[in-house]
Amino acid sequence: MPEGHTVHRIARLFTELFEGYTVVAESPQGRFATGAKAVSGRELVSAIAIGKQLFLYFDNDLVIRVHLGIYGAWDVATRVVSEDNQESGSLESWGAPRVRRQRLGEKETAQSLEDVFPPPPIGQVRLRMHSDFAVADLRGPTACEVITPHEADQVRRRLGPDPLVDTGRHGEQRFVERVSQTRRPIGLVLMDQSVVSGIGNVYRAEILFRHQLDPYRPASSLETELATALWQDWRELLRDGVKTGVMITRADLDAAGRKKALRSSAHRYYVYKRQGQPCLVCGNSVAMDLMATRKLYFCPSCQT
DNA sequence: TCACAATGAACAA
DNA sequence: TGTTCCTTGTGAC
Repeated sequence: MPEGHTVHRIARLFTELFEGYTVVAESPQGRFATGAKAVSGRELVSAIAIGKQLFLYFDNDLVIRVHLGIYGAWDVATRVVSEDNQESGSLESWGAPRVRRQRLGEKETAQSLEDVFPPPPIGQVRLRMHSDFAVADLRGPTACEVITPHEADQVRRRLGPDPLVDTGRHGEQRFVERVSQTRRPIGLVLMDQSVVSGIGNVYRAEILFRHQLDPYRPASSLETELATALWQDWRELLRDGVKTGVMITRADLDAAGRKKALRSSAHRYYVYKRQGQPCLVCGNSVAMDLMATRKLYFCPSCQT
């Protein structure tokens, strides 16, 4: 759900569905009526994800910035016309956990699909974007605003490197340098979006475990090699998360285990939400602390 | 029907 | 460090 991998997938989906097309924007809920109107009828030029932020660039020099926060989500419905003129569609949620996942009009004729596309907005839809064959409904975002490209640049400058955006050595160097400059606990620093983009509570706990790293250790005490390894590990996890759509952080899974993990969150993590259960490596009890109001899961025996 | 949690972050003090 | 905002789903009652 909404850690960096989700937002990258959303940006890819938007690129595929809307880039180069004129889109209609509206705010069924009403709270974003003015903003939606500002871009409605314009062409989407590009959709870019940086960490947990999504930037939608339009051809009238305006940008919509979206941050899903802890429970924002996009519901995306598509309508596909095949060569034999059969229509089908799908409806999926991207973001916070949602159960709303179904097939629309499979094997239906065009006539009957008209009845289900576009589907009516469900719940508090802040922003609906649609073309002739795709609809995206945004619910519950922490941020949704229209800004100028210049303002978007300012936001982007505040953000730490994202391994899928800052792909060269420079991103890695920026991360390693920032880590070396603060004595704050590494468990806090990994969550700081101005240090590194896209890591949330799940990836934070799991990356720390994968490096047997004490969450309370001052960031500046990490060897350069270790900080570099954290960055590279985050890059690999993010790539995998974008590919599968799921955060699977256990390195000990075989093919069958990964398959299981794809289906059920119960098998995906070393420590996340496993407090009180035996550590998968040492067997001692997984712990849970509050760190700056967020739940921090770790194995006190392995992570020292 | 209600309390509560949830993969986030801005802001006040 | 604590409070507030955004919305939905679940589980206890």
